[in-house]
Amino acid sequence: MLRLSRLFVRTLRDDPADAEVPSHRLLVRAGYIRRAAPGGYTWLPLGWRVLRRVEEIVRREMDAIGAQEVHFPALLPRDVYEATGRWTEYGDNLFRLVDRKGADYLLGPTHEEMFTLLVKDFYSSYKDLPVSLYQIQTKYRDEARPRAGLLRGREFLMKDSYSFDIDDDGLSRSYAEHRDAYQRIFTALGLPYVVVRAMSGAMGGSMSEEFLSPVEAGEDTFVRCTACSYAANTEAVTTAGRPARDESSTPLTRIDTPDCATIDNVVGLLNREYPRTDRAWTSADTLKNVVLAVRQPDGATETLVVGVPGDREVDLKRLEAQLSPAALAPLDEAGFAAQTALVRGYIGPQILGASSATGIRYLCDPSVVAGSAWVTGANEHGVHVTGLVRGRDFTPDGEIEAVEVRSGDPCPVCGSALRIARGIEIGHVFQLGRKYADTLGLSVLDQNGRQVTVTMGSYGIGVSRAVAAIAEFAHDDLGLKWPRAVAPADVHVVIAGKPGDATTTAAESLCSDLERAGLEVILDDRTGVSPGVKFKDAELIGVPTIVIVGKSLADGTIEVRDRLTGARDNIAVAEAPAAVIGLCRGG
RNA sequence: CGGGGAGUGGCGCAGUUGGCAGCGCGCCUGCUUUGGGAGCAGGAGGCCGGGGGUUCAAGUCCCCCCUCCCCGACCA
Repeated sequence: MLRLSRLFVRTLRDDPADAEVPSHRLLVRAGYIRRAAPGGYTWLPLGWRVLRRVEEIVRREMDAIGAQEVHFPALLPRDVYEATGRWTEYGDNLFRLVDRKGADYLLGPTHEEMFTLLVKDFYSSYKDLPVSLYQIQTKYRDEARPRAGLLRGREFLMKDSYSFDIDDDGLSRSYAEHRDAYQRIFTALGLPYVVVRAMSGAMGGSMSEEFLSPVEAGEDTFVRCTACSYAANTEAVTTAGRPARDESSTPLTRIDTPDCATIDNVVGLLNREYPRTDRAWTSADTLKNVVLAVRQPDGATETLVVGVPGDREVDLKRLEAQLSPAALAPLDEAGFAAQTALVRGYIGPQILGASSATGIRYLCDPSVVAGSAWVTGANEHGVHVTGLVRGRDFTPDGEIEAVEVRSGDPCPVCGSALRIARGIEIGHVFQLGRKYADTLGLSVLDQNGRQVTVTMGSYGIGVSRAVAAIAEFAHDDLGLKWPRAVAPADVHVVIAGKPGDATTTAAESLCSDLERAGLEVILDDRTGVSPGVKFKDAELIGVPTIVIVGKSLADGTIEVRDRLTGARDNIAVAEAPAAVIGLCRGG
């Protein structure tokens, strides 16, 4: 039993000034965590209980799919990460340190290398596979900007698992098992989530999905269909196919547009001097051509122009995800100086294309559909063209998803409107493939005695982050409202009488009964603290069932409150233990 | 790394033209109180983020640095 008179906790009346998001504010205020370092938090008794309960649920479901728990050191030698190039590739986010002999170490940000090498050490036959291993470990990342308390720290608790299979089918099965287990875990945690398609990015591999919890404080943006189940990371979202148009009857016309280097200026001038009869010109009629510098990992660079409708912004992250592993940046001054054919503000695709005289590759967004006519630059100062038709007057080298996705864009699956939402990544399942196995030489002999490279999956859950994510949902103005599965206790009993009166003995007796039944109990046995304070603290701490032994005891009842629904009920003292046990077990 | 805000007791904050470092909450003692963050009285608790400078005198003015929060960049 946790007696509040002795429990190591201090609740705060005011929000801490450095906390902004609800989970951070309330977890500090209710005495669950306390900041100890930039991006590092001390888990106090209440918080530690919640964390362990989350951890247990994760462990239970991992064990249920046959994954086996191991535990690596957090402190790792450099050479292992050197082998995969991550000692340098991980960059500034890697915590590096040096021991007394001058040897380099790192604090593990994730443990692909260690798991791969461990399996390599033990296994050499296809008969040993498949196998899945996991650990629940403290991970370290030297985040440029830790923020939002537990949601993004530099030290955090993570469950990471890895599957090892002989072939792609096996990997698909292991992936599906993890994916299913993750759904069970987040459901058990009472944590709303959305599974979104993610880009596998530079890591190679194919299938990758993120489990996002749709909270405002989240740092990931994703889209979700308002009608069907489609959801995707904004980087991975694809747009619905659009029908081609036939606007080839539109004449191609040169118009003088002095000092019209911006789309707004061009549209304004068109409406003044070349008004349409059917409607006004808008920025959506213009073709915006954005010049980018593409740098391949080997250092090779290329100038690339991407065309999008003028009412849209280019989403560089989305583009970069598709061009990965190349890096993207807007072309700088020096770049423009070197590309004399490009007239800033007046760029048009007429002179572009890999096979054109300029040799500059030109891609356009799929929304620039075949046969559509556009207003765009004439590649001369002060001149634009209208009626530039794709397929007649220019032909791109290809299409690429380039525009910033907006709420209302059509879903690629069903065509209904997409909606943009914010979320926090609480899990990630990922078909890693053979990247690490190749590099680190993890292969086994197959049935025919041939060496086969093992294929891997990697699967992560942010355990400490999940605690914060739950708190993001499970709270109201008064405080936390933990789901039963993770609450620091089952019942919070408040003695709301005068010290030494009958309420104390009645409460103590009730608590013993509850404990004997296996419930975890918090008892507010503080003396000299007024009932109002105790009620506030109980609501702040957020245990799902609050029992008040106070003035109603005179009528032979105690009060049972449901912190989640706010329901209140008076129950006869004699029936109280059974009733409370029923609530806690049934809830 | 860029932009903005802020560092004063455990928490939240005030501190004027430079002149004895304050308030509320919390904490300790005593008395009163006991169903919605009680009252009275008396206490404890400070490297005013750090370093340098100006000055008779610096929380306050000047310079440098550090840290925290927010936005962006970055981010399994």
